[in-house]
Amino acid sequence: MPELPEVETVRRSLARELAGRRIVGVREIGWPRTIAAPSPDELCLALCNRVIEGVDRRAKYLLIRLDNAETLAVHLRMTGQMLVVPADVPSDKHTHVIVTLDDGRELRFHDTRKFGRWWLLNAEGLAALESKLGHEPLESGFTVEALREGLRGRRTKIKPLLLDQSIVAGIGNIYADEALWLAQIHPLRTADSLNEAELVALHAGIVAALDQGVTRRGTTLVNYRDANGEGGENQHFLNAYGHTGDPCPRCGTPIERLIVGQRSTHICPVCQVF
DNA sequence: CATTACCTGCAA
DNA sequence: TTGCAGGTAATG
Repeated sequence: MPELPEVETVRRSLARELAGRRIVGVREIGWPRTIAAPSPDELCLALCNRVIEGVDRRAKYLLIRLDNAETLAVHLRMTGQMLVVPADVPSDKHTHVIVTLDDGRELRFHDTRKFGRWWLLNAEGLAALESKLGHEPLESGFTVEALREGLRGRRTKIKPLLLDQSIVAGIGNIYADEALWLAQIHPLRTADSLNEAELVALHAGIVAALDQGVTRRGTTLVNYRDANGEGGENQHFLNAYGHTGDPCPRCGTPIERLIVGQRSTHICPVCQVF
């Protein structure tokens, strides 16, 4: 579910609610596999009485900074939600971790499909995570040159490469389709077949698609919510993703759906010629 | 490369 | 009942 714009929206809302809060304890871990490392017991001990200094994001990871130089890294995967609610709000069977805060509220991890994961990382663990991730596409280091370098020598299809987090970090299935539609590039084109103008257009398409997603506070198709339970609005502004059969907003040709790299993919067959 | 696994819910 | 879903890791 959540890609960069959704995770960034969660980050902003979480930061507002959590910055400066002290963790009283971990009240419940209903699905222990959520805690990837260390063990659930160790996590409870480590979080108790820690103060949350801030919430950052890297790629699709939320990074909750603690006052002992450790970081709670959270990946929402498909259906994860990080919700901050008063302790008396009832929780349902999909709430898998409950952290109690010093203001009478709780941080709750809600995750229908149970794919989301938490890791408690020290500086070394964070460095290991960082080493696997490519450019942050909304930061100044993500230039056309950086994209060209990331794709250099790759003879595989461009769409799976956009989903490869070690090249550009944070793009998922929705924004990959949107970026390619904006750039008017067919998802089956190989990276090494793109000319300079197409690379420039792809770079601009990635930035524009993600930037619009952040501005609209994310795309809520089904599950995505921010820390306050609010959905986003970007679902009303998608051009290609999920629009099979609808007219292309640019040329009117019906949007087509195909499978690329085992992922559902949406294109305008006229604007995005192979 | 592709396939399978991890999970649940929902629509066809 | 089957297939599909915004993600990723592991395995042929």
